[in-house]
Amino acid sequence: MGKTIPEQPFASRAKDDRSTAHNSSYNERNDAIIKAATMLIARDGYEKASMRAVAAEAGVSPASMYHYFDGKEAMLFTILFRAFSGLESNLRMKTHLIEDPLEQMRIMIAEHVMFFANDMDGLKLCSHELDSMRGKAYEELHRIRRSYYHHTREIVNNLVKKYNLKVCDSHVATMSLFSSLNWLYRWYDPHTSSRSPAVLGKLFFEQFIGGLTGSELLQQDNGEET
Amino acid sequence: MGKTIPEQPFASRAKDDRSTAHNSSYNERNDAIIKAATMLIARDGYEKASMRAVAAEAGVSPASMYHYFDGKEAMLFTILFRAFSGLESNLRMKTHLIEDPLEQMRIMIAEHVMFFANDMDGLKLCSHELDSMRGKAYEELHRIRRSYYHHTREIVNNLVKKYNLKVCDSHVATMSLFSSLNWLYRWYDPHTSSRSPAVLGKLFFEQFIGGLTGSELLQQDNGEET
DNA sequence: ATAATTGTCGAACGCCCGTTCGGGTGTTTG
DNA sequence: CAAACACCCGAACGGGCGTTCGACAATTAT
Repeated sequence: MGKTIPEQPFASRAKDDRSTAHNSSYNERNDAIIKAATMLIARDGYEKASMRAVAAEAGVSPASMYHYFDGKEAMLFTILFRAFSGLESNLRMKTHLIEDPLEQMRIMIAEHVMFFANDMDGLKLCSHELDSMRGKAYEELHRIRRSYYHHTREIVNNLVKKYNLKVCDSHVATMSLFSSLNWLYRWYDPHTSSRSPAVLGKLFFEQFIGGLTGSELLQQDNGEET
Repeated sequence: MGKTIPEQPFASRAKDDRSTAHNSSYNERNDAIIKAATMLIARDGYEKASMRAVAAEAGVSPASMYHYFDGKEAMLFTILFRAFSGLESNLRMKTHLIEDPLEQMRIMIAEHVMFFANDMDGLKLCSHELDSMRGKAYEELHRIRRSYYHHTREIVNNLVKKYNLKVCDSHVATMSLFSSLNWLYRWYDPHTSSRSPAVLGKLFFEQFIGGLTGSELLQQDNGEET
């Protein structure tokens, strides 16, 4: 009993960590289930996407699903964990050796957009279905998410410091940036749009930096209103 | 048969338009249901929020719900219709007599944030649950949403024209603005935050205008990269 | 007073859900 | 060769869902 929440430090594994075994058929099926679940949950939402539908899409029986995952929630956890930690570790890796915060910022935005373009459904779930998780699983995902936020926020702070920007509220600025990135799944499809992910990242970067540095259009009567 | 989708021009009414009648108890119950449904769907999501739970929250029996709404989807439609059309008509009203697009933009952002602060759950549903609608109901809501977008986009275009901004992509700029506004429900609570809606609107406005006009930080080597 | 309409609800219907059970296959291990 | 194990699934369980039905009160119209 108590199968739904694994015991100790929580990780991205499925039911057991068979990733070291030389059994390839297991991992193939596992990935097929993850892929089917990601697509269907992105399309229909977590509650509406049924285990039966995921099983049919993945080509297995509903009962076999429980060979690979403890349950529906554990399945969603695996999807979100992979996406969130991939995003976070990629950011850490790509900005590690860069010193200029402006360049770090450019990389962060470009990498996030690229990451989205490569896994639209996965990142949609990160934005849309995180609240479907409860308890320790939610906390673990939220921890990674917060780490990603802190990393970005630190870049913003260094940016403000280095270039002496008179930014009023770096929290709001950072949240606005995340808004643009997380809202992508609502309107942007790299396979359809005329804008490439690289171009879009550049636009976001310029907008964000412009938003941080302010505009001369607003210099006229700053300070009061009737 | 065919009760779920009303026949002709679709409107924000419940089952019948009893708003002209002098029966106050009917409208009170109706509003109580809408209020309960908005809260519960915002908290649990459309699929997870059950008619039984909404009925209990509103203080009626599950069966009585169907005196006021044709079904669950019609109930959500009413909520979304009120929020969307309120947002849209308010924008039209407030910018109608203003000529300067800069001032129009300031008003649009400030009004949207105010609107959110006054109906957080409603606007959360607009962002989160629109996809739960199907068919004609979805199309009607989408039409209002698009009208709101077009109105805003027009302001942006006039802004660019009047002040000779060299903005690269006004669609991306407008979507970024909507991102910031629609993402509010994820992190901002006017009752808890130290920032008032007015302050937040001002910050958004400044960021957006700064993002449109660009930054001198980026002037160095624009045009190529290795 | 009587008929018609409106509002209310307990009970139930039929459906789909996540999940489990028990028993099948193969395949590896001693 | 037999035991152990990984894998797979048809069938079922218990429960919650949206919705409907039919009867009963309350109000309004005639």
